[in-house]
Amino acid sequence: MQTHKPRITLKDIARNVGVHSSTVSRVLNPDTRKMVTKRIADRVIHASEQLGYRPNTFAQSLRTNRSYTVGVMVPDLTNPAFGPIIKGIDNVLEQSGYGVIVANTDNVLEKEKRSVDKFHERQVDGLIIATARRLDDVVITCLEEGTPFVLVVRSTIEKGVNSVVSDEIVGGQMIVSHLAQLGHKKIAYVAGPQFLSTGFERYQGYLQGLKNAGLELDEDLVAIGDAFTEEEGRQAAIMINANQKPFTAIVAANDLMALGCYDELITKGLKCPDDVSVVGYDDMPFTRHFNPPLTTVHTPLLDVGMQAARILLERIWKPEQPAHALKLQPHLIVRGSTGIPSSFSETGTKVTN
Amino acid sequence: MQTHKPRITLKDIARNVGVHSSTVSRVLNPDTRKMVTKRIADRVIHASEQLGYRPNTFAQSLRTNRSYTVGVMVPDLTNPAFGPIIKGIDNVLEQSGYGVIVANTDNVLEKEKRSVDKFHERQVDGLIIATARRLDDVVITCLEEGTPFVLVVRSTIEKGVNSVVSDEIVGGQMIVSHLAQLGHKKIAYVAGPQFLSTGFERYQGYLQGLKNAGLELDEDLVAIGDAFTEEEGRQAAIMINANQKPFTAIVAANDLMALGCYDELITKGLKCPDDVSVVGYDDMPFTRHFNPPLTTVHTPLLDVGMQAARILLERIWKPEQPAHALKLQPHLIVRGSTGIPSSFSETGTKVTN
DNA sequence: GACAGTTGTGCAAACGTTTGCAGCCCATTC
DNA sequence: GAATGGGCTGCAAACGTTTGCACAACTGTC
Repeated sequence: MQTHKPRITLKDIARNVGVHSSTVSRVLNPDTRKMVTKRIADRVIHASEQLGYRPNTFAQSLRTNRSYTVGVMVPDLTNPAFGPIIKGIDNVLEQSGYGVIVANTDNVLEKEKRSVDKFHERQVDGLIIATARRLDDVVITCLEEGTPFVLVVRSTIEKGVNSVVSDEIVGGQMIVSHLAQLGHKKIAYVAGPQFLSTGFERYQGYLQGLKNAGLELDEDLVAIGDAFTEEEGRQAAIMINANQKPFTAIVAANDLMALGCYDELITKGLKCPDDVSVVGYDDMPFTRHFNPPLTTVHTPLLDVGMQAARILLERIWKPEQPAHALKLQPHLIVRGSTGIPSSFSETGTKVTN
Repeated sequence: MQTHKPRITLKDIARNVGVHSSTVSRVLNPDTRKMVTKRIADRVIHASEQLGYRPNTFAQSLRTNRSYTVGVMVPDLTNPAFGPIIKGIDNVLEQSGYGVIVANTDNVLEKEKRSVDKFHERQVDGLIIATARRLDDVVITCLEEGTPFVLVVRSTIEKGVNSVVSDEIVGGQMIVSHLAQLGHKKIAYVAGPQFLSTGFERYQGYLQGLKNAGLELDEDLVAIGDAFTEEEGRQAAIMINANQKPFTAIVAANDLMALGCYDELITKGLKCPDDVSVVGYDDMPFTRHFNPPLTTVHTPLLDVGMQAARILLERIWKPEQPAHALKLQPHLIVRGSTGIPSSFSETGTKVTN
């Protein structure tokens, strides 16, 4: 029962066929198979299947210094946005025989360091990092050590780093443009952490969008959250409300924060979109089922994961190549949370195209 | 630049301190540290930190046959229910120095087999399986081979298997009881796949719940979906509608299928909960934000993951122990999608407690 | 038929640990 | 002071691969 069938090794096959284990190794390794006679190769393959041979990956890795494993660091597995990304990564990596080992860092720096250490110990062949801050020690370390890695979703200020992100600035602009077209003039902003590229660049996009639309920034209509969470979104919305300045729309730095805004609007007795429009960012799963369905910017999360994995494989195979910074085009999805501003119907102002 | 700092080994430390590498090994290994003099141990530790020693896990694993890695198989990473589970798993495993490698199987049998093969090749110390069918070859194989593993969320008909699941039958009963108390008599059921324990047992719970409430089963009000997806939920709802039998509530086998029901109700012009109540199962993230907020059964997903990880560790450490089948108590969460049945207000029938 | 070249196979070292065994030294005991 | 014993440390084998090198057996050429 507890007899864990004895592991069978190259030597076992060799003995069985009557050749040396190195020959068996060459047969079983695609790159070297051509070195050995077809007749012998066939017998080796037959025997290996017969005996149910499974290579010992530790021995392989010990010898070759390659683990066929990559590490993936995400800030929060509870956030539904990361599921699709990991799925995309797994999809392409497993096809190339790589394994994916994940680590959840809860956005805490210390855990990030520990994780990356753990990854190094396990000799991962590469890293996919979704936790990067705009300036990030971990990233710098990886850069120095020459570890192949690619950033997803969040980028850093460093140049020459592999990354797959959405064009956040354009996305931010699209949102404001959409609202301006509807006639909104007082547009509040619930920002994400400014030490994250997503938080920072989306805000920049908002600012640029205001400028494009000929609107002026009112700092009383901006609040910055400490994290991309529902609760922080709610707090930020509360702060903006506290400033007592009128506004007809509120754009949040991501979908979760937008949900927090929903909550605050409800407690203030305001209807969305009738009283104030809300828009999010990410188009995470099920946003269309929210109440009201959330207008947001879509990022193809599955693609992000797949592309990142592809780039990483390239870098693992030929490390000398220049970095590949991929910027995916975002895409505005208009749903029920945005509409004509309430002030519009009151004042009768024409929508200025 | 490309000079990947040379790996430093036990021998390097040994040379540096002036002892043998085996001594260094003993110092660095908590179990054997007490074998060596404190004086030497201190010097070894100092040197090891000084030089920045990192053990080579391959060599370790090769020697000890333990990988300090566990495999996690999930059916669909896009389903937000699995994020929290994996997070829970990672939380407890990483504290014990284990790594988590995940595989997404998309509910296809062939991928499951491939994944479990891959895990075996990588010599994982144990498996956490969220993909089990009620009778499942993969599980049987693991059982035979003596691989430590624990099922989560889904169980099999085999006995003596480690598992952490919610008590689906009780959950199903709670739902019907809730609806019956509100006065519902015609309660439709959108079932999940019956070859999955979740699909099967929740349906059994529904049947039992009807019996408890003194209601009769109407097979025209039951449809079975082929997968736990929004789309399958919608299709099932369509089929039930097609039967032209009146009903005032519809319970879905999980939250995703409930969302599909929402869609079908909308296209039929029915309001929830005014015309028909809907209830889901799982309480996945954000169900409270749906339109209307979904009444559902809560399963503590994070806990499921953590408990599963703990049980797995136990089994890895002492494999002889009897299996541990943990059944977590579900918990009904009443939100806006359930209410007094429309027929009630029409007919004026008293709610039969 | 000798020689160079090609092709296929075996040999053995190496990757970095862990661990049973042997042996040393020192303290304790009679 | 010799014998016993226990506490530390070194030695070397082993884990299962991969791979540079040597070598044997052919093939073809002059």
